[in-house]
Amino acid sequence: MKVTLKDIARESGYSITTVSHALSGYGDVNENTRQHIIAIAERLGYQPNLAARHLRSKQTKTIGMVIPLTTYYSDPFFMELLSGVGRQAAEYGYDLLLSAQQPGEEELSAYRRIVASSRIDGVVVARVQRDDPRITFLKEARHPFVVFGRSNANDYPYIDVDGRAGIRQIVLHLARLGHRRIAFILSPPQLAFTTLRYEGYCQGLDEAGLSLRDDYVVEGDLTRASGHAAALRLLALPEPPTAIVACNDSMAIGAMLAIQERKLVVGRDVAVAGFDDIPAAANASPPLTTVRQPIYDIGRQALDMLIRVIRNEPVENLHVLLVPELIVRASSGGMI
Amino acid sequence: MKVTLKDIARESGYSITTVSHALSGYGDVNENTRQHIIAIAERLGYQPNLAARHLRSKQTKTIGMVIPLTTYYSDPFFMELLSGVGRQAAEYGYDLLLSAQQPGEEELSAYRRIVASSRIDGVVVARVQRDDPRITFLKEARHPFVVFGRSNANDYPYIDVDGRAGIRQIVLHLARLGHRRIAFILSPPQLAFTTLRYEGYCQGLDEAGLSLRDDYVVEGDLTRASGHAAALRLLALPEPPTAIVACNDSMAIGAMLAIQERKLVVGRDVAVAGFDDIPAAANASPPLTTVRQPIYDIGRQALDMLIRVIRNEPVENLHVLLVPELIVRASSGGMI
DNA sequence: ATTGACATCCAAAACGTTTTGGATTATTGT
DNA sequence: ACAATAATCCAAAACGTTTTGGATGTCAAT
Repeated sequence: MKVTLKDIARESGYSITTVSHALSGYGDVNENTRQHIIAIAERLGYQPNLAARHLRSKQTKTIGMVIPLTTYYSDPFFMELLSGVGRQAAEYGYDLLLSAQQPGEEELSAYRRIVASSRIDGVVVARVQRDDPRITFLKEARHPFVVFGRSNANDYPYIDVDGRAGIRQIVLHLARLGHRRIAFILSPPQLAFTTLRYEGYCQGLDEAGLSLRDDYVVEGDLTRASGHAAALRLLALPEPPTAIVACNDSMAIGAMLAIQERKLVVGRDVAVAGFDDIPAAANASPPLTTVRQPIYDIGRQALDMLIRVIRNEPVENLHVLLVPELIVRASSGGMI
Repeated sequence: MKVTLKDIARESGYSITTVSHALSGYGDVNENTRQHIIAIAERLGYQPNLAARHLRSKQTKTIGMVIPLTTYYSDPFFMELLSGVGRQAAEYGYDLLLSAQQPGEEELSAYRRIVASSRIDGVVVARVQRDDPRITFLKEARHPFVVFGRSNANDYPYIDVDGRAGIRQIVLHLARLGHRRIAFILSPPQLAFTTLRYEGYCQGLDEAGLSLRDDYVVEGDLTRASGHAAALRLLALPEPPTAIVACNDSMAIGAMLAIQERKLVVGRDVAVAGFDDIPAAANASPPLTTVRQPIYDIGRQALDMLIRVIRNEPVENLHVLLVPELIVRASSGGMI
């Protein structure tokens, strides 16, 4: 049976109030009394009932994250982000509450449920959409949150990597290697970074003096399988591209597998590049050229920012935009 | 301001009790009254306060997992397991409470904290140790839990893959390819599966008519870096092994990197094999031979079992031991 | 007319903490 | 001696649900 303040009060001869004050560090308890009560609490193995505590004090020491349900295996982006957030939460003595939901209405319901029910003190939001309803809800609910990413409005705390600049760098890198036919695999258009990265693709082409071809822009859904399918479509064109850039590493890796299935050599026949620098990028065959966003570290920084927002402490910079870093690996190939 | 039953009671003209009964589906509320109350609750955006509900009903609809703090990036094993557990929890309308802790006493404290404070309904335990103090605590606390793995006692619900049989299969596979000098990279000895997999290694050698060499058994800590270091030590022996088997895929991948750094060819010069079949195994360069344990699916099965244990429903089989499946890939090489 | 069963509603207790607003005693200053 | 202050303790309220144990009115059987 769980030990309560009442049990300690009975055992110690003091009231529940005195016991609570002794264990909580109030200044109005005699030191000898306090030590006496602490010894009894430790002996009985007392742990405060957090539901009772949360009900009365309205704090949960819990951070919420709603992550998308995956089909077979985990989305490496979310797992990396989760690791960073989880690690930093531990530094502050916070736990993570995870809710896995189908994207869309079920995800929004989960936000309503765990926020409105005072289950968590703050939220980390990722994979921002244009006019993201989650962000709309959190602002209306005036609930502390921090976003990994940014969108059209941006009147909220966020950390992001400059995707536009990153993709632009990749396109220029491939152009410098002599590529003239550079294709692009888009993420879903409702995701905010799709626009940013697409703009980077257009800017890169423009600066390289290359024209934008509609048939070279194909949509995926961030999964490896969709990158695979997109690459097959690109390779089937009458004048297929000599380089493929994808909005994320998973689709880029899928594209590489498709290229290899067509008995082509990644790098030599078709150069490939992605975005994120998930661990699988370095381990891919061949290793993938990408733009590095330090997802784990961003997770940690997002959590730091969120704790400050929760505590109503001043935050030096509520809008952090990190400079992307181009990581050139074998999948770029050489000069053509 | 959060909407409570009191607000709905005031608005509807019924008591808090009637409102609670109407929203909770009690049979003693007139149907017209119920619909009237539900309409008001939806209009006001009511969400029950879960701290209050948990305090009174002593149920949280939350599963707990304590995961080890990682250094830089996520442990692929735990992330895969987390995905499986999280997905299945969502099917039952449960959330996951994660606490990231340093292994050892801090981890045990986290178990005490989240279990004794009635924060969760059940726990999934992984990476079982010999005489695992977490399992001892959970049994004493009579708190529902399920284990991915097994240990010496095993008087608790578990799901495991037969590691002994799996490693034995790998050793026989390598022996059949002509290998006579097969080394083994151990996981930490306090982990329960270390003994089982080591026994499989010994059995495989024995059945192949090969003798056990002490210098061919080196210890790692499940990380890629430790596999890398272990492989360097093995390669530096006067008579280095022609095959290296590791207790998990991460160490095996680390071993492959070390082999490649020594300008040797994995498969041709040194065969390598691991255990787990994490996604990186298939994507490694070369793709890694391994024993497949379907971590994601086990996560889902573990959660199914746990929900039944929580609900005091009968479980067909409280001890599930899955047959391992050898996945032969390029890292085995050919006949030598 | 009376009694028993049923439907539909409700007040207060309970859960286990924290907070509020004290009471009582001892000490210090005038 | 008395008043003011400080130290140390405590009862009850509060938080927001669910549960317990009813009250009241209606209907059917006798």
